[in-house]
Amino acid sequence: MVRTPKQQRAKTTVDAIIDASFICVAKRGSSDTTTRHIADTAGVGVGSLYEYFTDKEMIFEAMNQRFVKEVVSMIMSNTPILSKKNSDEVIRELLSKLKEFLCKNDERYLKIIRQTNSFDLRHYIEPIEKALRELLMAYVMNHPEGVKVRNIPAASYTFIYGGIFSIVNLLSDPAPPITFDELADGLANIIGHYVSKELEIAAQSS
Amino acid sequence: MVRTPKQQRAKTTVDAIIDASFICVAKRGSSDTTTRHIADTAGVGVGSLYEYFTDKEMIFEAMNQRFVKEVVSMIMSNTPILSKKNSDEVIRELLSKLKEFLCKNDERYLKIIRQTNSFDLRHYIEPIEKALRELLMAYVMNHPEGVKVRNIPAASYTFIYGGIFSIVNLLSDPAPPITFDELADGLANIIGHYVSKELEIAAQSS
Amino acid sequence: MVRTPKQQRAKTTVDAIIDASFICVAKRGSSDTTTRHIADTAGVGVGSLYEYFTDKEMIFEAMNQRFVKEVVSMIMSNTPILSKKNSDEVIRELLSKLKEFLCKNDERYLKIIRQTNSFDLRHYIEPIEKALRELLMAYVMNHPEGVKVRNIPAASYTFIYGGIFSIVNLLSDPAPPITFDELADGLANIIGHYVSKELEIAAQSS
Amino acid sequence: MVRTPKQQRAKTTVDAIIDASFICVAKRGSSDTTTRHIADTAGVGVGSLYEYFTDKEMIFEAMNQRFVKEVVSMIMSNTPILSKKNSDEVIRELLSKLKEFLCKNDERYLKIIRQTNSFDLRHYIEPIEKALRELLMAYVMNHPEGVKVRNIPAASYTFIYGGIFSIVNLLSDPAPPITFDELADGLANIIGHYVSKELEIAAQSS
DNA sequence: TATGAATGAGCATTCATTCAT
DNA sequence: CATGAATGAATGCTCATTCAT
Repeated sequence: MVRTPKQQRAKTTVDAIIDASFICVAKRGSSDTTTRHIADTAGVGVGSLYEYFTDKEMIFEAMNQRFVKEVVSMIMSNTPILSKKNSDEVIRELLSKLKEFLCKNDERYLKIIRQTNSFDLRHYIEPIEKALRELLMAYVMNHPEGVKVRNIPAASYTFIYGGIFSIVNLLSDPAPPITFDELADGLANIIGHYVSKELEIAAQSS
Repeated sequence: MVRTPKQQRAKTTVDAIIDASFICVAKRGSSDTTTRHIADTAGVGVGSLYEYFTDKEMIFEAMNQRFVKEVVSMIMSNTPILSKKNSDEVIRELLSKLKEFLCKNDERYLKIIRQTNSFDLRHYIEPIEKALRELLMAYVMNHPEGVKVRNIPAASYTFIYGGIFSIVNLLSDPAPPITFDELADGLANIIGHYVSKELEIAAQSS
Repeated sequence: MVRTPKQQRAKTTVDAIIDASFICVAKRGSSDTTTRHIADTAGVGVGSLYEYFTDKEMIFEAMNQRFVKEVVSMIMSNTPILSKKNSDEVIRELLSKLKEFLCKNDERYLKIIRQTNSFDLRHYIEPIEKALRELLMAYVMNHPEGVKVRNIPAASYTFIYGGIFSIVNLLSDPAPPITFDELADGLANIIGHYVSKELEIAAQSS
Repeated sequence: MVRTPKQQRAKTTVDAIIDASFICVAKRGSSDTTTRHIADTAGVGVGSLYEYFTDKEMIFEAMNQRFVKEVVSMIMSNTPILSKKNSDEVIRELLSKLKEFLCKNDERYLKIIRQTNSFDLRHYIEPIEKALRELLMAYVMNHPEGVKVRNIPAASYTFIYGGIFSIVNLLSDPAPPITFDELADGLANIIGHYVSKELEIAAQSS
């Protein structure tokens, strides 16, 4: 029987279960995480899992949703400040915040991403993309010349997905060929060069 | 007991098993693929799986290795021609070949990538990266001015991983926000701008 | 997950499993007894076996331990009375008790011994040997002249192991060459003669 | 297809299979010995096993029969000499021969006995018992007074089975409480005392 | 509400046996 | 005759889910 948690106690239990799910998936991956693992980690009986979730899949769904919610809120809370910086700094600071976010709690979120396949991830990634687009929007508001960049959708798509994956991949690599800062500088450069070249082209054609 | 296939019959069986593995993993993902699925798809008895592979994991390993081998051979066979084109065309043609490769056999390889998590993928991706670096090297041989680009490792890391993931992600999206060609153009532009801007900088500082 | 049975229900289940194990091993021998046989006989699901035992081997272990515990308790409960009788009667009554014990429950224990190889048996036989030695000790306390028998360890070793095996063998024989009582008399005679001859020798040498 | 080996080559193969069976069972016990183990050890293909034996059980049967045959022939070849010695020496020398037999070939036969359960053993033990009875008979021919011993069947049953099991058990014990020689002396004493006491009784009653 | 004992469908793996070569 | 690739029934064990308490 799935219940909507109304009382405070129930709310706490639901949170404990989702937390436990994060911990277990980070440790073992989702397909090696059993309901018993989650229940034990949450400190509740297996039966209680089914009081609040229809099945194991729904626990992972809730976990992924909370993960996305936290990424989005991290981006949005930084948007006002970041959007006022120049493009180089935006990238570098955003990446630095992202790294910090992924690595907190003993790299819990990074481990989650590593264990998750891209197919699953895509179901949840849209709100993150939206938050990044809003950051981009806010940036353009503060840097009006940016509006002259052509083809923003395709470019931002590449930067966003490519950027996310490059970072996750680098942070996951036990012997990375380049440092995190080199990657951050590289990405900042790529985007910076792209924008400035586009602006040049816009200037020439006017 | 694991045997090295000596007879032709045995070789055929091994190939059938790996093929079946591709088909099943593409359809259901590896953790939902059972040995029975593979055996049925391959048209052999379950026991035969264990004549040539120690366990299920080893079948997936063989599958992944063949996958990587084919990607690498696709890249390498195109390297001589691609490396002589200019950068825009290189990117667009490489991406076009990649798309074609991923989508053949009813998108078999694309499906495989979607079902594979990045953690597993990283074990196998190194030879692909190497093939792409060799393409880059060959390109630079034919376009000597390219050598003036700073920080090639960080930039190529981003282009390679970011590019791969952007494409996989786009091809996997049932309602993609941009077309494949837009993405290809976008990527070509990004790289083109990056290179030309770097060359400008190199020219100014000399 | 192995649990220590706390609730009464759980205790009942554990006992049912061990009982079922006795029945199945008596019927088919341990290597032909499957977990499904045990579960069906116990009237529980296969999964329940693994709630209380790590694996099949542990069920057999528990069974053997209970078997030994019962033999030992049978011997010990008879020790006070037996040790006061004279040697002839001790043997005959002990063997009679043993026969009764082995044959109860449709010869369950006898069948178990028949199906068990000596290698396995040896792991569990030590407590039985100890109980028999204690009976011997108690006997000597009541018959102080017995202390003059030389080489008690070697003799008792032979009597104990030889006696056990002779009886098991005889009871297992569908067409035994001698009767149980003849064997019991024979053993009593052998031991009696041995003791009396040893006492004679002791008397002469003093 | 089961063939009766007529040619010399076939005879050799059959022997190799039985030898392999001894080696494998000694190493792993019969229930952990697979047909592949036997075939590999014998240096033949699995298929060849089924040229000469209907199934795995028949290989073990042949092995047990050869085992028994060798024990019997060992006893019979020693009967003429042993039967002329006095009772003490008969026992000690017989046990010594038995030990030597069981321990040769890296304790192969001893290991076989350890791995075999008494139920299986009983099927094959009868010829051994017979050989021992014949030794007893020969002994009595040379020591006519022995005929006065009462109840020879029961006594010899106990001595034979009890003796065999005591020895096997002792040789199998990694930390035996008594030495082999102590056991041999003990057995010799027990039998010696039994016989002499019986003769005394016979003398008195005449 | 919360629990955890019980369940049994489902899985990976083994191995005696067969039969085409 | 000899081989060994192929088979698939059978096994030990797992784990998501249920339900009596």
